[in-house]
Amino acid sequence: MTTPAPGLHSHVLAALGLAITAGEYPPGTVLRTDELAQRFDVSRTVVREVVRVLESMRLVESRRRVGVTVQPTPSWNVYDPQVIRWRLAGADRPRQLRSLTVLRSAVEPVAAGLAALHATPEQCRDLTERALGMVATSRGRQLDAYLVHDVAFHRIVLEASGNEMFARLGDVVAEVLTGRTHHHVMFEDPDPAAVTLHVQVAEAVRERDADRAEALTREIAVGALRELDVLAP
Amino acid sequence: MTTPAPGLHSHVLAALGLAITAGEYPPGTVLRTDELAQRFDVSRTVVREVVRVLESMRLVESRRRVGVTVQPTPSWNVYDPQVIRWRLAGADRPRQLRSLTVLRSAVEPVAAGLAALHATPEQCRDLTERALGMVATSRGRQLDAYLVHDVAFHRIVLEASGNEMFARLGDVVAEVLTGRTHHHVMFEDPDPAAVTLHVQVAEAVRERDADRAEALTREIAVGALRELDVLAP
DNA sequence: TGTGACATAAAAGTCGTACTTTTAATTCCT
DNA sequence: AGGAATTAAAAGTACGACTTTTATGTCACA
Repeated sequence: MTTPAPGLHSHVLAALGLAITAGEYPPGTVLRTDELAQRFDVSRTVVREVVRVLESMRLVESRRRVGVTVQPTPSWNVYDPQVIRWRLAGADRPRQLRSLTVLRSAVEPVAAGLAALHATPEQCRDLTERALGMVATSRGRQLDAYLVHDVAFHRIVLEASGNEMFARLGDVVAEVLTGRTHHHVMFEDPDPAAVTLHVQVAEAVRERDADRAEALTREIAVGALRELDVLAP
Repeated sequence: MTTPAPGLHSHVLAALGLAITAGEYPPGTVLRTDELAQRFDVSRTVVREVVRVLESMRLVESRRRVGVTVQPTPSWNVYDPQVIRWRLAGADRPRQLRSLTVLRSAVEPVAAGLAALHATPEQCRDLTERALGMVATSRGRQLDAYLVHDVAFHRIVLEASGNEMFARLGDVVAEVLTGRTHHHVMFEDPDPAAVTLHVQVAEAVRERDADRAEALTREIAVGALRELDVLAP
């Protein structure tokens, strides 16, 4: 779940990134590198490297004679997978989950439509396989096994779309699905209707029916949003 | 356009980032920090900080006893505004422009639908104003003035959607619009149909007609894609 | 001849310190 | 009171020493 990644750098980065995204340091707070070095018991070198990374994520801004200033949320690089993970781990997971799900609802239908046009035979096969896997694990509290198939399914669709930007949302979708499963923003067993829809999407892609693939995926998205409304109002 | 940002760090970062995204160092290439320090005539400290940032963008990976390895394109953080800018400045601008436009075509219609539900009176006003601005500058080689209104228009829609992820795509859209204008992936004067559609979107948002706003924006997107097909095949 | 333990060295990682540069804030002069 | 000169705080940069990891080459043994 959490990136293990050894090394002092990663440790401090994770600690600071998490703290900032969690709102522990409100925007405008200034941190001084020396102070941070002391706090984490590392050299200033390490802190500086961390700050530079945080700066590239626009979580902070470093200015001479002032220090490292925490930036307001609107300037954060919210598409950075690292930032997404930190935020999902923190206090505003609900809001985060919602805005990411809305993003999915916009992107995935279009991606599915393109996938119907571009998917390779192998991708079609994998997709069907995953859909069947979802069916097989959709009953009897097998949420974890189900999740694996679900994530794989959506990854394949995004990948098969042939669009680089869509493909790179695979990780984001994985985070969302994992997050909502592990935090019970989901029914005990997956919605049977959703499972069926996945099977049908695989079918539509196999049959190169772009419009149907798009429409069906849109239904999945609508369902996910509704579920979110019910369980995390 | 290009971030000036003084300092040795920014300079080296821009140089390396640009070179890597331009494919000057093919994936698998290993760079050694000492060598880079020499090449750019800066201290290892600076190079290390740059490498750390590049690593957070997943353009490179640094491993002990090996060096700094350039990563394959699929692992890059292609949503990082910095990376987007570098790539748009480089050789594969066409491909880049296309995949970003497809992304827009997925996101903006949904954003417009939401904007119709959530836009403040002020945003409605600004939107209308921008649409009228587009009309006013749509004839007689005023592409630059037109661009300003166009960018502002789309920014407002994304912002007004109330969704953070959408809002943060404002910069990306700005880059795309600017890019295609400045590189003549566009007709000499804007497509009159597109201009009209913008006016109608503003109207739909003002009247809280989500479905219409979405449909109209989808038409704009389709138009943009078609234009791209014609001018950059 | 192959295989596994061992030694070697190359490169990144870390640290501490000294120095430079920018710039917010204070002081001081008119 | 206002503006110019001074000060000092913090980041930026550089350098050198040392540590740690680890790919690779070596050698002994089966």
